[in-house]
Amino acid sequence: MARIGKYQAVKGMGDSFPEESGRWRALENWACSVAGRFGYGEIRTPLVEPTELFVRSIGEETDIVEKEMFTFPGSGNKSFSLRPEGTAGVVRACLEGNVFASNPLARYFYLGPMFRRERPQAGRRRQFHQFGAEALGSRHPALDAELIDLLLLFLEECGLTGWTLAVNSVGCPECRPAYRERLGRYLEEVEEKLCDNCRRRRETNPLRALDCKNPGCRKLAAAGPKPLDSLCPDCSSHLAAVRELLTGLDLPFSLDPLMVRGLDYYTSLVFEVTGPALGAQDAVAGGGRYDNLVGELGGPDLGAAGFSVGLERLLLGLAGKEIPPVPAPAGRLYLAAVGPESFRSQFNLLSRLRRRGFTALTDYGKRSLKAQMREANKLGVDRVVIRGPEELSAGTVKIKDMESGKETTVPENETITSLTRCISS
RNA sequence: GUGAGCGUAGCUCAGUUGGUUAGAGCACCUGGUUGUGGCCCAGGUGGCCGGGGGUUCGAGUCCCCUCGCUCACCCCA
Repeated sequence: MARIGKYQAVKGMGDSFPEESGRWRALENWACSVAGRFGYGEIRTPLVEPTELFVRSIGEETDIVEKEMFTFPGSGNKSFSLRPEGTAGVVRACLEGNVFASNPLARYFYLGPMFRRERPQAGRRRQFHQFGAEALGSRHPALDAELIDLLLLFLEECGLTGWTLAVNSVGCPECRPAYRERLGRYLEEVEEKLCDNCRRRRETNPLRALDCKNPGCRKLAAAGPKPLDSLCPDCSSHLAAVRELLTGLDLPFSLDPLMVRGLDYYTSLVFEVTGPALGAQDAVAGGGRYDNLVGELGGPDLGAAGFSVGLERLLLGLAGKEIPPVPAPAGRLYLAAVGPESFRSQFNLLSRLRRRGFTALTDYGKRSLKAQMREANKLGVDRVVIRGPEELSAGTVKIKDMESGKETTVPENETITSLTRCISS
């Protein structure tokens, strides 16, 4: 093509004109809508952070940090980098803003450009865009399930079909060292068959071998020890609990013992969504727990998890299909539960309500009904759906109108229609 | 780049001529009610007083340096 001007965009970074930017806006609208229904508010963090932040969080021996960051000197001997991913900045912001002081469970989503110096190809650019969600402050397995639910609902509502969800556990500081050693011994045995990179990292970061794209290494990894076989009781029961919750939500998934993430901060549960798009770049979204990252970066010891979606890849997966418009928001609800059995029912209802356009929130601690009502009030919801052992055995739920204070009891299977009716009237 | 002002709890701020263990309101958590919000009551978590150095028996308080924020100037539009 003839170049009219003198300059062209930097490699791997392009422009969007209205025909295309409209589709971007549509994705962004869906992201805001879905995240909002789950109680996630938008966070905006800088595109530039101290290089050290990424080195510490993503890991020194990762592809991203080793060779893909856009790094440049700042004043003094400072080093800055364009963000290659979103989580580190969000955690940094949460600590700097001390959000945990006034919000024990912080939930945020972000949208924006990320930067990695890779060879561009279909679904991979140097400036690419992500929608991500992070929840910090709980180790409850429902948080993992909630994030996956959010992610899948977003993908579905944008119109993506044919995706698959894989989950796995990569262990924690309790069980990973032992596994690392096992894997290290195995890799030593098969050393001469490994690619150069894996051979070099065999001692510094052996888990990277599981993630290697080299076909030879993949085969070796498949034959070797898996993180799954070395999980501690906590990681193991966490994985089981998340699997159970996903099943309870009717979300289809498979366990993939070889799936790991390319970032070192992940612990315990990890997940990945692959799309129908194209060969090697088929990962549309990925995420998992990072229970140690907050502490690692100098914050309190608290559980956290998140995911991010590659929007370029999502658009590829949508293959030019029209993106549906975002519906008007339905009402705001809070689901209160008493006891673990009713929580499971409420968690399922929560997901169904969000799929019907409701903003639906709940508490993942084992807090008293009083505390839950107090939170519901603080959140300013229209109605609270209460379900405890009493309702559970009667097959009903209680719906409380927070303005009038009136409570009505309705049969379980009429909950959604009843809520739809009373909110719209 | 120059100058001024301000840095005390998550937030807004007290803190005496330098004097024991640094306070209040709001926010957050728990309880008062073995299952019910706002109001109220009781209790609780939370501070390297921005950081470093100095003066002093003793520094949140005085001095110096440094970092950060705000404003003005300069510059740019």
